Amino acid sequence: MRPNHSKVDGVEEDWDKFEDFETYDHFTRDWLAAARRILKPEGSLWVIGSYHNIFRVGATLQNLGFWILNDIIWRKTNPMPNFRGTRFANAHETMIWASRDKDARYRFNYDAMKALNDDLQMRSDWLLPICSGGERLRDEDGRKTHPTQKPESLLYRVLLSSSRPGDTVLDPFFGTGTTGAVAKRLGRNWIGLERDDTYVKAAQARIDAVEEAPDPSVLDTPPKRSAPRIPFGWVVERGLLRPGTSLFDQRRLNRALVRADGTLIGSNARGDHRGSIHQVGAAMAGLPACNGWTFWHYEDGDDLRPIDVLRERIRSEASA
Amino acid sequence: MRPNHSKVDGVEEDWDKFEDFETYDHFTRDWLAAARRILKPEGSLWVIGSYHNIFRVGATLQNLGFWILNDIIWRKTNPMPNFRGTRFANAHETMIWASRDKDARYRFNYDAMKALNDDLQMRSDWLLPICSGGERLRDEDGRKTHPTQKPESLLYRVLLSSSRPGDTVLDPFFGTGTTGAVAKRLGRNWIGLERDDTYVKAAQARIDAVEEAPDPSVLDTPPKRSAPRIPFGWVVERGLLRPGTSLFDQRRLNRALVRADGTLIGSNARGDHRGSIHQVGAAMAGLPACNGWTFWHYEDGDDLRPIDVLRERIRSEASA
DNA sequence: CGACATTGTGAATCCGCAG
DNA sequence: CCTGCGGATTCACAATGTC
Repeated sequence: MRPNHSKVDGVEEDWDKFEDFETYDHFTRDWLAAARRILKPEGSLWVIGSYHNIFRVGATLQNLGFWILNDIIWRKTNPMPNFRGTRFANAHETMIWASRDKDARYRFNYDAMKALNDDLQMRSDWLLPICSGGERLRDEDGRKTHPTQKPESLLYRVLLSSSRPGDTVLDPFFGTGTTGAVAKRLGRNWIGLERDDTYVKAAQARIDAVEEAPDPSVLDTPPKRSAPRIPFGWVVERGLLRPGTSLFDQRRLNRALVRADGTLIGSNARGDHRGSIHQVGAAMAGLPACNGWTFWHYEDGDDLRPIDVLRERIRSEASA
Repeated sequence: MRPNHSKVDGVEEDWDKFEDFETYDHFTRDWLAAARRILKPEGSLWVIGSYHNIFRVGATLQNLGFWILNDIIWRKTNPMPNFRGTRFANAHETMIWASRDKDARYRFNYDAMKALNDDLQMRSDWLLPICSGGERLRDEDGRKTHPTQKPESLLYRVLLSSSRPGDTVLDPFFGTGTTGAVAKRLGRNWIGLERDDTYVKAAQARIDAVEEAPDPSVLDTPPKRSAPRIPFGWVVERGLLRPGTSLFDQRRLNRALVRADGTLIGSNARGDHRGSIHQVGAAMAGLPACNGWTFWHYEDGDDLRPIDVLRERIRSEASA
């Protein structure tokens, strides 16, 4: 009961009840093993829970060979308070993101996540409101269709981070189809499993009403590293730097000459250095490795500019 | 390696390594069972971990009969980034708070937690900086004494929430004694178990010095950013004002003492006054309301400084 | 001495293609 | 499946250095 003696409409469904830990662990192990069997190598698994169950789920995941990539905290802007003053307000839920195994090459749209976060790397804590208002599905009498409907914003971030348009997303506990609605919106294919007919009907109507993006290309947010690779030699070939030009590190401590084939010649106290732009930078700086594109600069008047801007000029043409 | 090719000084200690899940599960079960055997009925257990281990710990807790009360998310203001752009930045750790069993009448200082949070119920996600600066223990060569030293502010909130002065706190993985230092500061008794002699020596010296801790530098005023709410209790929790400190109005007509939960005790001709910083200021000034942040001042040598400068220090971190 | 710029660092299961 | 190697990758804060 709330302090004003109104009743809290909590979760009272049969699907949320289990005999004991052992029964729940068996159930969890079964569905996770089945999911793992069909998970594509580049796919990954997301599961959400609260402190009541998420620790058992996480341990079972690990026992099955899944490799945990992150645990993600959904911080609720508007959680239900603790009415009795007996604990901390339970203001979050925990998601686990895992790949099939340790060496799986899972998808992660790093740059899309960074862009979504004002060009700062996305963190493991996500602040999002619970599902309410017009988004919350209700029957004719105003009763909520599903007791734990998730906000679409949560699934948006999940799907955008770890899948690409045309991928297929499976949600084995589909409920009222939040996963399907967002998948359709983002141009992902989806499969939903649900045994409650009321939920299925609500999900179908809801997803039918979702409009797909008119231009599918806006949904594709590939990682930058799949952008066309621009070898340094192209910069010379295209005349953006001439053979014989001097390159410097940012503080003018190292200097090297550009050769016609895009290799460099540098010399300093450590000796002479010839080779690729990366090799010479690393050798002259005394480092095991070096990204020449960020290390070397060219003179523009009295200023030094990173050579990377030259690569971007070629890349913008290449992708056009 | 970081992008600039410097090396990350990660955790490489033997005590952090286990053969396999089974070995770790046995270890976990053993110490948790031992802790549960001696846990007082009104006591509770706190354990912290990351996604690598916390799910196994939580499941083991439940299997042993512990009753989980909350999982608490320590959100770091300044986590280490993900340098390779392969995952979400791992910006939090998870704590589990549990009583001995389902029906235990555990301690919970609900009002202290609420007071610490500016009269809003404390949530399950806590935003606190990692341990750095002067608080971080280092050897003569500047190397950190312990790879995973926790911030005192984190333990402050833990101990203040679920124990009382005179209670005894046991930390079976004492490290450099953050638990002991905060326990001493808060008038709790403590027992620390630690097998590494270097850690023990550092902890002993640290705790011996707790009372003589010099007043933290309060003079810098970092830039004002968009204004997240900073409850007054956080200033106490973070050690910027110690419990027992006297506060004054600008003309020293009123005086009040700071309590451990951020509430004040004041007394004047109108009588005794206890409550939040706002309530006590209003009562003592004979006003209907009062902004404690502008009303109260603290002594810095012979000068009085408004306590608001302390809030600004925390705000600059919280806006992250 | 203050303002501003540069450098260092923190619990991290942290690459991927070609040969 | 293994090896070699090109080249892509960081946020907040404290400490130190410079003007």
